[in-house]
Amino acid sequence: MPTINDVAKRAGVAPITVSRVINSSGYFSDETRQRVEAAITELGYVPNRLARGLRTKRTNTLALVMTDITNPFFTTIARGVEDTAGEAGYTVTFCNTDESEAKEQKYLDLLIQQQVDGILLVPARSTPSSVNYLQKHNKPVVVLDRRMPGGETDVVRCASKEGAYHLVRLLLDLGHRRIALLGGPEGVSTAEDRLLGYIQAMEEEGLEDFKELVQVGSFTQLSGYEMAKLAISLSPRPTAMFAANNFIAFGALKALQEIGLKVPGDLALVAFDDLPPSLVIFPFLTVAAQPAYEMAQEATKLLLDRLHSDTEKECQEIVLPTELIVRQSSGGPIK
Amino acid sequence: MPTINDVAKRAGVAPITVSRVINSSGYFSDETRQRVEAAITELGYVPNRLARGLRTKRTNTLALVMTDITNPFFTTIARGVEDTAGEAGYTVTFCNTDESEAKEQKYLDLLIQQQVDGILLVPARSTPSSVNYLQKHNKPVVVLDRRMPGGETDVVRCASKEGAYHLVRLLLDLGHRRIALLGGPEGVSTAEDRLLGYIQAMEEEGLEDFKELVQVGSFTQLSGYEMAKLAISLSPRPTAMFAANNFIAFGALKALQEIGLKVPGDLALVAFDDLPPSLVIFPFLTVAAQPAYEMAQEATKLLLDRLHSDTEKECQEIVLPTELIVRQSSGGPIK
DNA sequence: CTGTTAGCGCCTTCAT
DNA sequence: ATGAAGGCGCTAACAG
Repeated sequence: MPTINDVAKRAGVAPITVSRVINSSGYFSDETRQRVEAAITELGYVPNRLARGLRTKRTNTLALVMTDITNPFFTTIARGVEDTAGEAGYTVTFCNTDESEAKEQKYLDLLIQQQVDGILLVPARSTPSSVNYLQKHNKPVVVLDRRMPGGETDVVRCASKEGAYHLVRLLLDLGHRRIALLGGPEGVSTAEDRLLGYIQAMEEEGLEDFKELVQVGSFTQLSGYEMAKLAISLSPRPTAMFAANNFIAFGALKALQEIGLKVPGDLALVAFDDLPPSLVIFPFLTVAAQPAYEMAQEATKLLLDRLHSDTEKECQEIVLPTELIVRQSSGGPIK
Repeated sequence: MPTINDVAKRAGVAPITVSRVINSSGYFSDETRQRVEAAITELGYVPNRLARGLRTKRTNTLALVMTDITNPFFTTIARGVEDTAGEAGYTVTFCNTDESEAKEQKYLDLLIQQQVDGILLVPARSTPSSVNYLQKHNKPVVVLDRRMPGGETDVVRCASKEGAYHLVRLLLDLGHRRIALLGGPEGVSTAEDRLLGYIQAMEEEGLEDFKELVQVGSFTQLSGYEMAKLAISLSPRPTAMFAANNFIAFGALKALQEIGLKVPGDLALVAFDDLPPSLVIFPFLTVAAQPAYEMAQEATKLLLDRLHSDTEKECQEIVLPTELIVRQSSGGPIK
């Protein structure tokens, strides 16, 4: 493969001149530009970004470390990051951690080795350790989707507590009192916030006995399935369920179908996260929808800002609202 | 950030010795290994892969160039590629072309610049130009999901024609004669193969007058919506539709719902591509399901094989079968 | 406007 | 078992 030197020789100039033409930096006459460009196309020259990055300490690469790109929420996030980064001339490396801290650590190391310019991180656990690790290595980070204790970093996330509150409030207003929470894992801020929103709504209504109605699981269909089965076995049976994310909701629906309980006839169901319209045949679930694409845009812009501004700015926390979308699964007033 | 030289000084050895320890290459005593490892952790040293890649000409990076990661089919592909590549110590860069040849070309150039070791390509158009371009730059390629004329490259894809044939055969066996094809774009092999499967089944049945029933669109929900509306306006109205992919099917369903036609009561519908179980609440569509994850695994393995074997092997074309999954949307026998 | 020199961090080659 | 020299391809810094 031809190098910048080959191009330089062919064009009868010094390598640095070729460099200037490629990068439109510094001065060069129109005539040299033409000679260089001719040489480039004749040789089929393609610049080597490794060498450039070694020299300039910049790679024009970002990374998105998330839990699972298979979840449409993160698929949309990924697309938003790629589009926004792409416009600015950056490529994106995607990593799935499956909520495992070990995998996350492994990927972060790899990304540092690869000299990515910055990282968008959906932390597996809401502890500052991974952010600290990145900052120790001078890697700009923006935390996405989840809160971070400490606040020494930029965060872009959704108002999970408020969204959860509105969903439960809706159920309460319909007359439900026994509302089960099919929750996410401990140590994950979105799961915790959705629990807090649930508690706030319940307590505001003067309900206290909801401890047995609250379940802790993981953000998977299987977990939703299992939690729903457990919730149904309580007596008196809950009249409504709040699923802490989309996968949990799907698992719960599967469990209810198996048992023969109709939604919303026998049981109301609301959930966090909407599906993109392109994936839904029958819009059915009442949800708190997160603006995933906008979150990704904001986070990427914030990260790019950090990369391009020389002055240190204050850390920001951008919290976007959720949208309550009422469909059939929440049903009508009961009793 | 510390370099290999800093580690070397601290450990009292030469840089090359540190290199040997890091890469477990060549000889070194157990004692030096310990001293080097100590120095590495004390300094928090992380090797620079740009420098390594510049020297070794290998980056341990692959790229997956596809049309749109938002499509669950490609999401699954992406996950399969990442998992398989990850096991072998490779990271993956993802690129969305949105079926645009210009975007594809832009990304391929970028990937060559970034010195990725190999590329998994879902070509926007089934012409050999992009593959030729990559081969000119000595970049190993495996074409994924779509055929390639010429056959100078490895291909991993599904038996689209056969899958389409079986779907249409199913409709014919149920008594349908007016079967509309809501097809994908010209120049894309999967779309063409599904058309061929349709034609084969129709002609085998002795049907000839299906020209007006065949539509050419794109693999999007909007296109499916539009094609369905057109198909319905034909007279006599088709009694069944075959959607060439999942998005087209969803668009068609939306159109039918708007018009007030019930599936399968008023009209049968079958489609290519299943959704992963985690995304489906009510399994409803009769489909030809593609083994996306396995396709990704096979393609990635093939690419890694090419990278690691010194001898040139024959090009392979791996064609995986689709699975016919009969659900409600295809309905029962008619007339 | 163009060129020279040097070095980014690492590993290949060859020597000891 | 370890090290010295050199260079991968590019650009920063300085010179002219």
